[in-house]
Amino acid sequence: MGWFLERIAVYEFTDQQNSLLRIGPPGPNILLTMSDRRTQILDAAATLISERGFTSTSVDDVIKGAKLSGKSHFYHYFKSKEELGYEVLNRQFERFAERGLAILREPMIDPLERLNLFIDAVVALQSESGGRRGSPFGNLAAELADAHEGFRVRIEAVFERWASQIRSLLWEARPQLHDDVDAVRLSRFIIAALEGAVLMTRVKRDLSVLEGIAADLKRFIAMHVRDGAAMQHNRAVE
Amino acid sequence: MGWFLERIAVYEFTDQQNSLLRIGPPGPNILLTMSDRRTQILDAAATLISERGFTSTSVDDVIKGAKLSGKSHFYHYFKSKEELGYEVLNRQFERFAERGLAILREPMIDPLERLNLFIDAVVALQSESGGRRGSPFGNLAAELADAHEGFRVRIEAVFERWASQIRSLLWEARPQLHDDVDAVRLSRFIIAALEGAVLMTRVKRDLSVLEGIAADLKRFIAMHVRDGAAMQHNRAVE
DNA sequence: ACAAATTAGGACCGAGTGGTCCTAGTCACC
DNA sequence: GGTGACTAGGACCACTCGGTCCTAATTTGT
Repeated sequence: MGWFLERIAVYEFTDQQNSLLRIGPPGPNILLTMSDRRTQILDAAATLISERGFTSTSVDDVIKGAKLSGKSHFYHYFKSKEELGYEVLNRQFERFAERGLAILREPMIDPLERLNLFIDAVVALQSESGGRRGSPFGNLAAELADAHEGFRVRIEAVFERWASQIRSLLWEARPQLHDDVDAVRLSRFIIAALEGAVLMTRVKRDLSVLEGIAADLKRFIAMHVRDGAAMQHNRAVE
Repeated sequence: MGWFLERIAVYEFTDQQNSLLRIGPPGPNILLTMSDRRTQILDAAATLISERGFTSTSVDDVIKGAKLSGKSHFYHYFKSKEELGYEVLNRQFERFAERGLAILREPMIDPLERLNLFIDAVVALQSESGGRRGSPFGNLAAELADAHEGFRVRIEAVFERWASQIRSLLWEARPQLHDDVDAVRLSRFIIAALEGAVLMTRVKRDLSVLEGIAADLKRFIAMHVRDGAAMQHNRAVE
């Protein structure tokens, strides 16, 4: 264990920017396992892809971003650019799932309240990038849905998992909802409205667009709530 | 005039596919004016761009699609690929404006009814391509909003003209609407929902997604209608 | 001490990119 | 009949793309 710490110290002094990364001539890789490197590449790629799109992000850009030594170094970890894209998509979904979808599952909060919190979370997520990045899934969808079947299928799966999470929440909340609420349709509507809102926000470079649509979306959901049921977000949101 | 017709006959026999286009060695261009050729190129480019996106559509692809003789032939009409993209965008907007936005202006129909017809028109437009193409504006927006400021600004303008058309319709319908209806917000919501719906439809390859969202959107709009006002699309849509 | 694995790094490939340049044929018009 | 505008067509440019290959340095396991 002392040995481990010593290594860390050595490398921290050697390279301050990537404190746990060796630089210079080829050498050991004690602190960075295979999966760590992959993670590092995936992170760099995710940033670039969300900024420029998949097609406009070259492998060389990713190599530069992840500070790799060269092409073959990259192709040691990923067999193709395509595979990289798939994994970025997976990773981005997991990251989103952590922060967004987890809210939908939270068992201690009223389901409809959770839905509002989820919408707030989407807004908050966009606020971080100043509404400039948009949804990674929506971007890839618009770029590759027609051109690349492999991506299309994977993005469809992402939306489906997202929708199913909302559906089960809606099912949980069914005592509070009107009898004729179609959970499939409503879940799709929520996702479409959010994706569209994020896109519009990106084009307008104005976060208030997203905020307004989010508020309207909450009102639309409230429209499905039984008159007697507890749902205080009706018009008080604004 | 007889001369003109004679020319037409000659060229029709010479080239049956593009009946008004000369092929073979360089020659006259009586029937195809400058703007005709540009139109021809723009049409080919519009198709390609809506299928593959702007970045993935090469100038050579456009040349092939428009059956031009070579690069310099293309660059005789457009000074760059960028300029081509801008004009495609304009043209696509005009085409959309013809079919979609014209409905919003129709003075003989009740404004709210027009709004429903407009939504129907968007659905119909998507049905033509089997929901495969998506919105040309939305696609370009997702692809280029971050990467290319010139496109971003132009797409923003398209959405703005679209939104303002809806806003003025909403203003026209204000006697039928609740007093607290925010026309700016509602118009944005409608556009965002439609854009999102078209995107989802493209990913799922299922037109019923768009149809469902369109129906929900109509219900959302109906929510803003005064209780007494004429608006029979409340729940009867399904 | 030695072999296997891992990492690094660069040269290289064929195909395509947007774009320029040059030549030449054909037209309307003077 | 000559001239300038328009059209055609190909050669060519520097650059980038995704991807392969080969060599060498270094560490780990034995």
